[in-house]
Amino acid sequence: MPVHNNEIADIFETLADLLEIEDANPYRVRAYRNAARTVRSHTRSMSDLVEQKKDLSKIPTIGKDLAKKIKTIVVTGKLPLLEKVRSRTPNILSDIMSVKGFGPKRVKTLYQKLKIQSLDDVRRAARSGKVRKLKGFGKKTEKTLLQRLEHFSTETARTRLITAEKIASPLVNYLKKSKGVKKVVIAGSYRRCKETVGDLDILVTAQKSSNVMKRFIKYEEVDTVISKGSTRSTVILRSGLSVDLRVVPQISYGAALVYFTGSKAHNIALRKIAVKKHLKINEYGVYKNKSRIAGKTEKSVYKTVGLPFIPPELRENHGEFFAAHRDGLPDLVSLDNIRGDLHCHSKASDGRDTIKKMAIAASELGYEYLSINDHSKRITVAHGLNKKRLLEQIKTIDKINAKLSNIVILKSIEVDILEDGSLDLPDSILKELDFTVCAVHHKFDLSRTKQTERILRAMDNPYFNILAHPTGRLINKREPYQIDLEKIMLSAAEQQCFMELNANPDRLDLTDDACMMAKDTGVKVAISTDAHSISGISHMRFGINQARRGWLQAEDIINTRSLKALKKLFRRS
DNA sequence: GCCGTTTTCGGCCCGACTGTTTTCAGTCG
Repeated sequence: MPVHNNEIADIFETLADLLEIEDANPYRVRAYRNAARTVRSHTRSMSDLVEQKKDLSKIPTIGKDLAKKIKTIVVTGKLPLLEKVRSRTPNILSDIMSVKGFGPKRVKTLYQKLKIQSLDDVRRAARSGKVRKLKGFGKKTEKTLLQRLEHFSTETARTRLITAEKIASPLVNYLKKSKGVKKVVIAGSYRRCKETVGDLDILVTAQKSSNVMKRFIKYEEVDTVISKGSTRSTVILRSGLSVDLRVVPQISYGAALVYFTGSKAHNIALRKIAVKKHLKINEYGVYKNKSRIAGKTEKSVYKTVGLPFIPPELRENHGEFFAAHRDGLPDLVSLDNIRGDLHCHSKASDGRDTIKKMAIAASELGYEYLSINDHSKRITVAHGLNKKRLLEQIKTIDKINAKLSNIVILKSIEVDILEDGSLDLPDSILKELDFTVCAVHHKFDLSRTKQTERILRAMDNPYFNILAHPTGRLINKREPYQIDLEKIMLSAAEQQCFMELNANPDRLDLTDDACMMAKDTGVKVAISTDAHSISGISHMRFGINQARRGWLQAEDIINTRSLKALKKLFRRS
């Protein structure tokens, strides 16, 4: 099995932790962390790039040395340097560093003075009062350490955007009622519309910060107050989600919003550009020498460094600065561009609502079309349709369509891709449909080669149109199955097939990076909700978020097209 | 360890809060 980008990133991150504990050059440490971030979020698999003999040092933050190290990891699965560092500084120290509040210096002291080798050792030392006696530590630090170790796990699941919305919305309303508050906005990865968020970053503008700070920590959902200052406070809510609140004066709103929206990598890059122009950017504004020259709006901040406004979804330092410089930022797709939904279920299989109810709900959203794609017969638990039942459904839809005036129901199916790459229903019935959505629902554990071949073979069927949820992943629940997505996309582009971006907040499959890959490979995307009830149809916005993060424009999305244009796209020649 | 319209050396984003010290190091975002 090829080495995954995440594994390479983990190696670099562990190495960075251990080197930091060893007091290595901080910029060298940073270089490993930057590389870890780059590799983790890179569209392409390093293994593939190595196999294709691509020059990895062309990738930003990856130089000659790191390119060589990536190659070593891909080929051998290991990095000799890490093995060497581990022999003098045990791996466990990297784990302790992921306890909040404990960085390289404290971990180093714990290791050197108390000879700790495991998390249990740390617990024992803290319980017996040995920690508080160390220089730089104290009673309070010891207590905090024990508390944090109690709830500690190295795998901290991130919160899905839809859950974060539900938690954030009442808190925002609560803060808006504080005296003297002008604006309350959620920044951070939430504003960048990442599929999951690690915490909530809320920015408030107010004349006096103390009122809103007081009110914030009194919020009934607050479980623990981590820190409380005059301009910044951090709490953990009972839901487990941590919230940072930052209060700035109105005049700093734009600069603070840029700062608090991130990403960190974007901010660093932006500030570097500013430094070159002899400017300084912080959360209060843009400064030339000592005088403040911008910062009230985000636009003004970008303008001082000669850039147009960059949409939050693009702020990942993934080429947005390069594009902005050349006036090449994409005109991102928006919800308004969507004319219909191409993947929905009805009561006939595992949906909860009737076809007619689904159609009416869609027309209320202003859609021109909605397709019904129930499961095919192999999915017995979902009461999947066989040929006979599908024929009946086609007739039913014809009847409903005859009565509906402002929306057209498209006849379709979510047909299973069987293990050998054949489809679960015969061509004789598939050809009666407007189009098909094809999906893998079983045998997730095939090898990468076999899984890829399975899908490629399915695509050879002339009635194959859209590959549904292409990797099968469920956020925080199920890893994607192993496939060569690029190969599949290249083939889809050539064969006039399409990739689904499943907008279900549990799936969001394609990922943002995969959307970029779709654009690069030239395959068009269908953003579909996979709604199993009328309420699911409103999840389209999550798909739009993801597509925007993937730099997609309306022209890259097939369900921004008119029905006539769409039907033409589905006729493979 | 990376990087370059100050290019092969000498820089590397910037500020807030906490706890332990007594002026600041460590950590975080």
